[in-house]
Order: sequence, then C-alpha cells, then structure tokens
Amino acid sequence: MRPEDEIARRHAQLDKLTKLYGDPFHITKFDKTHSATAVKTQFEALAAGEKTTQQVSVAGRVMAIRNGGMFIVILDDTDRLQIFHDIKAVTPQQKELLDLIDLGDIIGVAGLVRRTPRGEITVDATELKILSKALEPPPEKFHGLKDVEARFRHREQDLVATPRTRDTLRARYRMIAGIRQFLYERGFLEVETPMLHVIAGGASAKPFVTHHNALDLPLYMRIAPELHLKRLVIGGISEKVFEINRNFRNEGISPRHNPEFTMLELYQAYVDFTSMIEITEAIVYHIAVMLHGTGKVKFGELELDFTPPWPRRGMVDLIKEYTKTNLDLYAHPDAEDAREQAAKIGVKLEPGVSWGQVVEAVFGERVEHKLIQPTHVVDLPKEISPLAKAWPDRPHVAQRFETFVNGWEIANAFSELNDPREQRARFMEQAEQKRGPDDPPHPIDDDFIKAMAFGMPPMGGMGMGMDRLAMLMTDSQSIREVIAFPTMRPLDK
RNA sequence: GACCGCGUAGCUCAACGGUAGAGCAUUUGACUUUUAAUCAAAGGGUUGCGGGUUCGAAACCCGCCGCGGUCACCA
Repeated sequence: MRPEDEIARRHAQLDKLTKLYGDPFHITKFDKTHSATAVKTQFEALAAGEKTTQQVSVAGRVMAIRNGGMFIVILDDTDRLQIFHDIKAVTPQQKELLDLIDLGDIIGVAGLVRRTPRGEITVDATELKILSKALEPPPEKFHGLKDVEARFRHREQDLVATPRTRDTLRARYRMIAGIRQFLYERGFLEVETPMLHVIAGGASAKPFVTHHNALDLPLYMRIAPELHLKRLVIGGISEKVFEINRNFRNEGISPRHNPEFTMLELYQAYVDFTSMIEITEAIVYHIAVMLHGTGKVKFGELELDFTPPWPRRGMVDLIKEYTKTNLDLYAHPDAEDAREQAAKIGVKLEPGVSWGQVVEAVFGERVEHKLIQPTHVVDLPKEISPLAKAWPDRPHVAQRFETFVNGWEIANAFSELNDPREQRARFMEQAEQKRGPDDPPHPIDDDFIKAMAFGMPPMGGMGMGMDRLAMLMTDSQSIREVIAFPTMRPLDK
C-alpha cells in the first residue's frame, strides 16, 4: 500500500465512523476518572489473574493493537495502559467499532480493572469511544522517530514516540517552575519587561530587527532584559525582582546556541555579587535535588557535583594555571604589552584591543572549556564588564563572576554599577571598542542612564541561561533537545 | 560563514558500479490472554533536487536543498 493509500484508508475509516457513530470531531469532552498511572497505582495490590468490579474511565492515544483488537495499548500524559476486549464475546457492533480504531487514534474507555495472568494491569472495556481520528500514521512503534531532523520538525510525533523527549522537556519545564517557586519563596517579585526594544542593550550581541508599522519605527528583539529590570528596582517596585523569559540573539546556531533562548535574570538591592554567588549555587543545587534527589548529576561520562559551595577562582590566576606559562596578565596592564604576551602563547588578537579583551580571549581559548565542575570565575576585567562596579582599590577588575560548568558559561553576575557618570563613560568606551567588521557600534541608552541618575540603590544582579542549565540537568548534549521547537530552516513547500 | 559527514518505502534500516530489499506499519487470511503478539500471503520506491561520467549510477563527479558534527561568531 502506498503512503497516500494509507492516508486515504484512514479517511475512509473516518467516513465510516462518522456514518455509524457521528463525527468524532464533534466530540467536545470525555469524562475521564483515572490517568494510566492512577489506575496502576490504585490497583497495584491486585494479584496476577485477579479481577475487580471497579469501574474506571480512561483515555489516551492508541499505541498498539494486538490480537485483532483484543488488546489495545493507550498512552496518556502519565503512562501506557492496556485495554482488553474479549474478542469471542463482543457483539458484531462492538467488533465493527474495534475495526475502526487505527494506531494513533485517541480513544476513551470505560471498564473494569483487573490484572492479567501475565501481570499487566488492564481495563476490561465495557464502553469504547473513538474520540479523535489520526489521519496520518504514527512513527514506527518500536524504534520510534530516530531522525533528528524529523524529531525537531515534528515534536508532537517525537513526544509520542520517544519517552526520553517527554522526560527531557518535562524536566525543563519543571525546572523553570521550580526556580520560580524558589524565588517567590525568597520574596522576589516576578516582573515582565519589553521584548521589543528601541535600543537593544544590556549585552553585546547582534539583535533581530523588526518594524512597527503604525509608529513607522525600527524595533529590536531584546538581547537582554537587564536595563529595564534595573529601572524597575530603581523605581522601587520591589527590592528583589526577577524575570524568566526569552532573549533573542542573531548569532550562529550551535549545539549550545539557539537564536531564542530563555534567561533568568534577577536583581536584589543592597547586596553585592557575593550574594549572587550564594543564590546561584542555591538555585542550581535546589534544582538538582528536585530533579535527581541529589546535588550529583550524571552528564555524559561526567558526574557534576552541584553541592555548594563551588570554588571561586580569579580569571587571571586561572589563565596562569591552565596555560602553564606563568603568564600573569596583571603584570602586563598595558593593552599592547598584554597582547604581545598572549601572542607568545599562541592567542592572536587584532591590534587595538583592550587589556580586558586580551584577558577574556586567552581565558576563552585556554581555560573556559576545561572548567568542568561548577566554578565561579571572579575578578573579570572591568573593560569587558561595562555594567559592573570595579573594585575601588583594583580599578581594572570588576566585582563580577561568571559560573562555568562543563566548559559552558551558565551564569554571569556582578555588583551593579550605579554611578550614572561612570556608566555613561563605560558606554562611550564600549561604543568605541573594537568589534567585528560588520558590527554596528553599541548605541547608548540615555533613558537607562537617566534612570540611574534618578538614584539607583547598590544591588547585585545575576543572569542564568535556562537552556544550558536544562541541558546539564537532563544529560542533553544539544540545546535543541531541551527546546520544544528549536529554530529550523523551513523546507520548501 | 568554512570544513567534514549524512539524506533509500509512512517509520527503523540493508544493498561490490550490474534486476532497489528486510522489519514495523497497511491490506487479506489464520490464530486468539497478548504485551516489539505469532503464522501465511499481498501491495507499497522520482534512492533529497538538478546535471554529468558510464553499456549500466542509490553508489563515482559537479551544483543546489535540508540536517548533524567541528570550527568561526557569540562580553
């Protein structure tokens, strides 16, 4: 049978079903008393072969039909469940209805619970209703959907066919809900800030550009919520705010980058970055325990231990340690000198980069990917931290940390700069800094500086990538596994 | 963006340059307490798309499309 014949056959099945029992797509509800798991849990004590007179009503997708409809396996959002019809006792009408069921259909069943002699909790159907027809066939029942492209393009099929996908995405959403709950309990107010920005600030990344017709105005999808969140704290809406939502960056796609990704950003007045270290550790540890019952999480061949506290290491010190060259970039505060030192160990940089950019580049090339267990990298250069306070006694160094796990940056936090004069100077500096050849200069957000001039309390702020954290928590090697609908290039037609 | 790899039936996968196959699914029949049900049979293909080499291309070459990986990019 050709594939289009299979679809035609299913349409014919639907027509026949409609003629005999009415259009299934007119059905609006089904009175479901038990989930698959609820049935299995409630009747766990039944012995093999034992029957009950307990009536339950269940519903789900048809995953398997065996022995000509004698055994039907359905899947709901909790588990699989077996449905039984005594094929020798069914009426011709019942047999006709059974023959109208195809793999993938949604059915509702009322019946009596028993445990089969082989040990399977089963519902002996007394009533059966086809609640919805699948006009396209499901993926192969045993091997499922393997083709990664098909899995991401048709996530609904992947969810039905691949238990791992259900587990991974559910864990991701539980994780995000868990973080929200954690922050609510600590007095944080969840807020919302604009996705459409006139100036895409708060980070350095290429934004997506869009256009507002009525205002005839170019708008940018936000690359970070940072500046607006600070303005809310400045306004005193709460001394503790957070937002968990999407950022959009018009950069390359990789196993660790999706054009839209979910960030947690939180800000707390009257604390510094060390409090951000504590809350970062607390959040991640809390999630590890919530999902795995322990701070130790398996990731590929690794076991990541999120039990606090995590080591805090200076960025320049780590460079010294990992390059094994005794290169102390603090001893080379001149940018050109530092650049030459970096070149000596094989890190080539364009002339004109700042000292901080040298440190960052060497770190990125020689250290970052080696930080496997959770590590806070502290003492980042001020020059690459335009929104962070520097240490008064160490003007090159920001009161900032980035947390690395498995070589990935998962968090970034600092004591937030609150001097509007300094902030303007930093932005000016940033605007002049050497960037990529095609990159537009950083625009300066005057509204933000004006807000800061209105009086901003000292505060700590932290950002954490939810997608990468979800990857770590679900042993996923690609960011696309933890995003329900990752960005895909469309197929023609 | 560069390089490497992959693309065969609805799904999972085979096929030395020599007639494109199997399992699942589908159809028909048998069986009927199965659980990847089983048994027998049948139908199902623009081998991603377009060109080329060749007596002959799923395979070799070129271009394109899509996906994956690595790198680049990404404070």
